[in-house]
Amino acid sequence: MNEPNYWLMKSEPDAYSIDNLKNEGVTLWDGIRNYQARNFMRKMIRGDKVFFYHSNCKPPGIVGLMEVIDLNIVDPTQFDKDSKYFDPKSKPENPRWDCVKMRYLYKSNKILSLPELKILFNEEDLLVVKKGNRLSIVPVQNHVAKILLEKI
DNA sequence: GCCAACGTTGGC
DNA sequence: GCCAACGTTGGC
Repeated sequence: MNEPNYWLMKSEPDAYSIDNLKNEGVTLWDGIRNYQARNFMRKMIRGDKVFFYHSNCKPPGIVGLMEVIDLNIVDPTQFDKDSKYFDPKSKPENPRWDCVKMRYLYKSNKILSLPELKILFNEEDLLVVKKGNRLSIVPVQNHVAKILLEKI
């Protein structure tokens, strides 16, 4: 049995929050339109643990934990003309974007805010503390994950 | 609202 | 392939 990998995924709570996930239990993490973020998703395996990060809110920070339960799903929003994630360059015979399915695990009682994260970690340890970091999905090193799990 | 840090696009 | 212009993210 392999140890799980750890990741961090951002979402604006106005668009999709930890409470939405808690209510639904399971969600498709679609709408990713950044190649680097997509490629990280492709490296995920079932059982990987993911820290849920609320971005563009006050305060930004880690609010809970979820788990990867399904992989390599073609992102349906790329073919949906009514979706803000519609991609006219993506063809059904050769889809450009895919996504993973997530399951709710845990919501923290208290947000682990970005200022707190900046005190705990440097940029190499946790990419999300890097100034101007725009990646919506980043890997989390094991020793970092261990500390985060104690804090949330 | 400002701006830093990128990613993307398109002319050449 | 270079690079300037433009767009987006997201903290502050």
